[in-house]
Amino acid sequence: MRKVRLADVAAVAGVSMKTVSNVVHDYPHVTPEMRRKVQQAIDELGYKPNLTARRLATGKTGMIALAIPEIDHPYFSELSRYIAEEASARGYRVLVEQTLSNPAAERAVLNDREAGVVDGVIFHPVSMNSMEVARLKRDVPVVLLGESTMPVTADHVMIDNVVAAQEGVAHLLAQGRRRIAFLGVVEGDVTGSTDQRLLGYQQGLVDARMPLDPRLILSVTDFTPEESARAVREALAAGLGFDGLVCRDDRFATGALYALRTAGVGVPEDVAVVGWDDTELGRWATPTLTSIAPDKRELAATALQLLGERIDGYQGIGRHRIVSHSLIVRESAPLAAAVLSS
Amino acid sequence: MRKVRLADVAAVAGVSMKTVSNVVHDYPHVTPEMRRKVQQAIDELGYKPNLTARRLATGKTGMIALAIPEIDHPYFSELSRYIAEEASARGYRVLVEQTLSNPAAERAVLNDREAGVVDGVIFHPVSMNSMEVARLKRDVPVVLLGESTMPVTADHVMIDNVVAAQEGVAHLLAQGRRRIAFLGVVEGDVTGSTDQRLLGYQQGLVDARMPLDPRLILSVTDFTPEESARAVREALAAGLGFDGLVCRDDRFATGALYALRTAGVGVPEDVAVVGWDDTELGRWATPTLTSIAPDKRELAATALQLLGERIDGYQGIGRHRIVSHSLIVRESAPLAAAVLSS
DNA sequence: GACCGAGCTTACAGCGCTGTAAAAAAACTG
DNA sequence: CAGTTTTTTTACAGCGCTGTAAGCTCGGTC
Repeated sequence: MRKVRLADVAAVAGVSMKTVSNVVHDYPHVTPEMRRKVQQAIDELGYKPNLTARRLATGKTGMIALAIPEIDHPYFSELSRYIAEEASARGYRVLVEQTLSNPAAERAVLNDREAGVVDGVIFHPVSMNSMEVARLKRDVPVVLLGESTMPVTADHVMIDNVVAAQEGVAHLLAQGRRRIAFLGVVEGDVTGSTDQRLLGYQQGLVDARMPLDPRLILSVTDFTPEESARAVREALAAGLGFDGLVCRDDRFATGALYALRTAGVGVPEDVAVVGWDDTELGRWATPTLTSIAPDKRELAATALQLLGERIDGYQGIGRHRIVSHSLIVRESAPLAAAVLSS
Repeated sequence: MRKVRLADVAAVAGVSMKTVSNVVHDYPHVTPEMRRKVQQAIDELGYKPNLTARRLATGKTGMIALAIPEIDHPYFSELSRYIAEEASARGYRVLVEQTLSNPAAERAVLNDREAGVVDGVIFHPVSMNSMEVARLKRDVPVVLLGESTMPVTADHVMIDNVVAAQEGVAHLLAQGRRRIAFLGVVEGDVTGSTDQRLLGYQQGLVDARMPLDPRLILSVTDFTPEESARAVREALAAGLGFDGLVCRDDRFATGALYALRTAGVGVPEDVAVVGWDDTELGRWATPTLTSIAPDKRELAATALQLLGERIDGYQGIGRHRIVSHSLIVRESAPLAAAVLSS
């Protein structure tokens, strides 16, 4: 059984192809009788428009790519969900491109070898710094996500990481914590993605006239809970005293909670922990994790808004949008009152 | 600056379009000199082949859709990752279609209104039963995932849920647990997706000549940790005694751990808990979660294998493949020896 | 040296749809 | 009712690429 084409429907209905096309698209100027005749032929033949052909003719694909490091990391999977929902609401489908933090894969996202796949790209780089991103000029509109500084030439959506980290630190200080550590700086991280958060952490301490102790900045070799657990375990073993911990993300916090628990350190009694991203991982951790929560829905909506404008032809300079965040207080770092009363 | 087309390259290189096409595709019978000339023209003009046009000409899109209920559920996001990797290894890109468990959205996956978007679909239905799936006949090849029974007409990949659940129960019995509960049957779940697991749970008890107590089967109203926590909390409040718990997935187990902890019930001392899916959520839970682990990589590889064969024209009857699973033992339900020694 | 076949290259007709411009039909108008 | 305007329908040229079949080269053969 051969594929049914627009021309077949036209032949059966005894009208031109264009009229069939008009019916398919609900074009207003079609007489009811025509519409009926055509619709009947469509139903009879089981006609389904071929999107590839439509795309070739119109030059629009109705698809956007979402390029993220790893889809199974809670922050990215939750973000994907919102992006998918927002995209769907705007009539786009989402092609997920997993870069696995691989520089070559990331470069390929911007420097793509082929055209006509998607109308735009939402890209969260991790292995490229701002200059590299700026250098690769791409034909298709791009909106960047992520914490690191991005070229002024490109659209970019993020939360105010410095302020958020300051708030995290302030929250711990308000509980009377005095030795607050930061976990973790990732070795070889070229994006400076953690820098903003680290900066905010330091700023938060300075604001409160607290000393900065470089030993309180824990570093890790990669982005895994295993590594963060290792870093915390070693810090404890080395006798590093701390009563508060701000983590660069919930996965790090999760590893930290594990290390603290197995070392017999109480959370929040001995150490209060603040995570970042407010993922499901933290919502059900033990203790449940206080976390800095980017407004993911707003992030997704903003990214799609900017991308949509670019797709529609906006040519201006890069827009940099800050979306809101909040501190979700849970057990790992409760409100001051809760600690006092315990 | 206009788009560069194959014809433009051909004109600059002074050859035919087809020769350029042959160079782009690394077709062997092209003389080195031609290849050089053409390549130079390609580089000079910055030519990028238009995939939409290629797709129209070849009739292949090189894309597959992955239709899952919710991308941010750990099991699905982890599965997505493997599917994406396997697909990428086979030269396919993945279009993620989130059905949100919505019957209309699921029906749309099979009954699609348009052609030429993807070459095949990997679909994990949750709101359709076997008969409905069978009824909707689709033009594009489909491979089904998921625990429920599926029509013999379609390809289907799953683990042996009955055996896996039996093993979970056996593991608990080996520790001396005698009152083992099952969490949870989802009200209004038409797929029977949980049925296999429940069946295995019952079979496991029967195998050991243990009594079946219907009160030990906890039901929930939806697929959230909140709901499972509620169900466990109420069971405890109602005085339901149990010392083992098999959960239909890690998210339920996560909610259960929370409810048990807040009720002061020790895990694993008082109740040993087995989850399902072996997600990151359980790997870092407190206590770390013993879980039934489908081999997700094998699942993804098998699904893509079957789908690839269908795309390549295989027309035979539905294949039903069982992929392997294992029980990952962690703290929430340790080995018998570990319990005895504690 | 005419002929042959293998190796390269080319011309061109689609793939299925939409945009444009023009034709045809219908609806007004005075 | 001829002339004008408006609405509806049509014909057809692309969109950019690939497959096919035919044409051209050129070294090897007898």
